[in-house]
Amino acid sequence: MELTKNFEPSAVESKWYKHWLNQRYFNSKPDGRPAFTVVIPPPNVTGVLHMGHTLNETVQDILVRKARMSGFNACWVPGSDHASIATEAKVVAMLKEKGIDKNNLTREEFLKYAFEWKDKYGGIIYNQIERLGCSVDWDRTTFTMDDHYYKAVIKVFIDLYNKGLIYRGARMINWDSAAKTALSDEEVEYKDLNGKLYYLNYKLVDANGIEISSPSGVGGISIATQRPETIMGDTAICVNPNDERYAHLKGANAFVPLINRRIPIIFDEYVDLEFGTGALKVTPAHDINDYNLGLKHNLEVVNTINEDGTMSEAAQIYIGEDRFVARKKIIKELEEKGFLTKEEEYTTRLGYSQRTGVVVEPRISTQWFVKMKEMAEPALKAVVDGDIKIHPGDKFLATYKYWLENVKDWCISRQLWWGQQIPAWYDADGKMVVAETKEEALEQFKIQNSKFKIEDITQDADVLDTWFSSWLWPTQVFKGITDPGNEEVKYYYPGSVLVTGQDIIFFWVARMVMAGMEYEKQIPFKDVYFTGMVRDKLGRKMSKSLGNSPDLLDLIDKYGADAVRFGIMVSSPAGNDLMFDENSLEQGRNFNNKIWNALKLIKMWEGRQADSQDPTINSFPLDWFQNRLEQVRAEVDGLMKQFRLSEALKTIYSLIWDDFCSWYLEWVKPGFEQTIDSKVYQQTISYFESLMQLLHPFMPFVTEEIYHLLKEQKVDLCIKQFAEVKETNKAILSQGELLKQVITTIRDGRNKNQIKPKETIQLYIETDTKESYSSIENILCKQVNADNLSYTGEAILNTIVLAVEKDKFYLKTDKELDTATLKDDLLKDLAHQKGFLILVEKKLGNEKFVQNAKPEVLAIEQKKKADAEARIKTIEESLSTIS
RNA sequence: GGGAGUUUAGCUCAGUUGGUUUAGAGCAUCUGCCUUACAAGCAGAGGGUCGGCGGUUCGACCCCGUCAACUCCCACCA
Repeated sequence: MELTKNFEPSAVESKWYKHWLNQRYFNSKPDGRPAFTVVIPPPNVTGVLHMGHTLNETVQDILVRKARMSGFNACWVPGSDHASIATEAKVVAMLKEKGIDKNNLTREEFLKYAFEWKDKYGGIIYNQIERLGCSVDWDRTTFTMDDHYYKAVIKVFIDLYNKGLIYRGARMINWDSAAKTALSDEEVEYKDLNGKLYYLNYKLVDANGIEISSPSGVGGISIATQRPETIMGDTAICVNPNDERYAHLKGANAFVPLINRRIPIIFDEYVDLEFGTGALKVTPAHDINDYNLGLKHNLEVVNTINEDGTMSEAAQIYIGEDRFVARKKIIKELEEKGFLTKEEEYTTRLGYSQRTGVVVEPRISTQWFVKMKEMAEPALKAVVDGDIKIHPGDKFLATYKYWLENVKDWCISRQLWWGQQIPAWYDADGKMVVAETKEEALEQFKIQNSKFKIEDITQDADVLDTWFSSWLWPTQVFKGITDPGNEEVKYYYPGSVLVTGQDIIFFWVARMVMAGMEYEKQIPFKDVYFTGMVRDKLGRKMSKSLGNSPDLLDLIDKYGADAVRFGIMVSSPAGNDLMFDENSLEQGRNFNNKIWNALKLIKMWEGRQADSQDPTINSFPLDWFQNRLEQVRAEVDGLMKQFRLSEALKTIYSLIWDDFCSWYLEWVKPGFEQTIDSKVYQQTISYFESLMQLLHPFMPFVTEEIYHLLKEQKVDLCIKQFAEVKETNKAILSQGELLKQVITTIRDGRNKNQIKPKETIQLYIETDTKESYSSIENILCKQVNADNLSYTGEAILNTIVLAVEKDKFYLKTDKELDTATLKDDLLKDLAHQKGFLILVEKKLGNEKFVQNAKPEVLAIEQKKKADAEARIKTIEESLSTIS
């Protein structure tokens, strides 16, 4: 069979993925094996997968494939998240482009469009997961708005309501005026901005209604604000009771500029004497702190901004104008009328909606909340006690702990249509019951009023926060909520490892633990592995506006899925942010080719085997590689248990490229058109198979392909079980290292003396341990292009002299030698060795060191000394033969 | 304002309870090679006073203190 020049991934990828699916390797059913369960963090159906997902899915696939090949019943559940606000916003925008206004649609009509959107983008996402080679069980694909899932969410809502953990109340919430919905605290992102602080003058009258002037004599009281458009909502002015400047204002009143409303002066220690003018305007409707102050002092709430961000009737002026437009106009008017006394540059932090990007407006409204304190306790305990282990290290433990210890109630209602509609029902008077269906609600209403009719009932228009559905993910993908205690959930729950981004530790991870403890009485997963954020190579976040977020399918088309997986993993140290650079994908592609070419080499030997007469010939490379392979396998197992996947991959990479290709294959490679020993050939194939198996979790396609091209196989690599790791023979391993070192040293000597690769040399070895060379003589000659090799007891004149440890090597050649360079190198080495010897001697001369150091440390130092001395002697002798 | 983390070669990072040769890898760089598997390659090489200062110790990249720079999270004083 003719093999192509380079590895060509695309046909191989689709062939094997189809095959794996047909064989149902990724499908899991409970059986006698231990389960290894992973639930995918369901991507939002808003768009396509980005590089963050790619990293995430790759990590999961590596862990799942490795488990599947290690005796576990691996089950990886795929799916997607309806992502209420984000998706609804996208659908609204899409409709707008088509000229359709959401407000002209019924709820049902809108949901039809939304489901069409979901089918389209969900499909794209699933296709990407497939192209990446992810070994997910497609039969288990779950969407957070599937019927059973919808039911689970409603069931949990009702259950928590009945337990008194869910309540409805008027609160100050974060309002997204573009999506016209409430946001949870976690959905607000803060950004630093340069703003202005405006100083306004409020007219004052004392308790008797007589105008008073401020200490500065300007008349009235000066107040600093960043939001002049909210002054119409002012219902008090607050000063610190310890502030002597304002002590005379007891019982006084102020007048709001422009609308001239009379408001009281109140006293509260909340006000900072140092900040601004020491006087604060209190606007309970538009600031969370003012709201709390208002509650305390029983102030009126005047809401001057509508839910779409325009000025309300209560504002009296600029009604209907956008809040930011109104601000400009109000500043102008304040200035013209003399209320504005000063403007100051000021840096402030503004909250933005994570979903729509607009400035969040604090707003009072009636919303649904989950009480968090009770649920937080077991969730905190599970992590603190170490039942759930967070990787890497304890980097995020403190964050997790702090959030749960200071957790606030969770606002779960969203004024949207896309999501699970809240199962609360109202009668015409606004009386409310919570029930799964309208019929059940009717029954409840009938208890109080037997004549109650179903037509009088309306359902709460709001839907639930997306995270109120995704927190059930680890259990409901196995129907754990709707069918508690079923066989599947018993077998697969708790999951083995959750792989996710550190940015959703509160949104999702902590809440899944809460839900898990509440409904399964058990943690949802044993390990949590946090991946870092994917940035571009300049360290910037990937974003559409910067255009630095590459398209996954383009990358797979260009480099192949294995190369993409390699590239993203190799540059992804555990837990750190990853600077994505296409360069590393190129490295992955080159790695594919390297393996491909090794296959080509071995294929050339296929018809050229012969049984060797000498059974000892070439046995060293076989023994050495066998041991090297086992050594690396043990190392990789250790690294993977610690979730150090990037290092595990680098270790395998080096084993294949350096040890296998550069050393082993060169050692066993027969000369041009010569035969190869059949035992060596068989062993080489077996090693190659083991290497492909070791690499398979990381790069599944190329490894499966090559595994089958090596020879006919009974089992696919995808499910081939790893053998036990064997003990290694240290002596053989270190002999291999010696051989490598001698070869490198001699090649370097040749290079420095400009001996062309084709020119042969004669090699003489002066050593006390001849036996350590006997089994590697042939390899040594071949690798340094020596005609012959002989041992000598003394220096050979007019040769290139080199030293490795205590042994000396003389390279004899017809070429005239550059003795000056040779001498320089030896002198450099000599100086280095002497410097080193001094350090060691100093250490050994130190009585305290000799007394305190452990015996083995002392022995090492003594060996260092002996070695250095021997080496110095060798170098000095060598020098004497040159000059 | 509170907390956490990072700082080692040009870049990205390892360095596992302080002693395995005066620190390792990949990429990048330089030199020499179109050697019948591979130029997307082969063979070599150079490059770091381990952020600064101080301390503990016989011995510090590693432990302690301090300063500096950067990153992230939390809080949100008008």
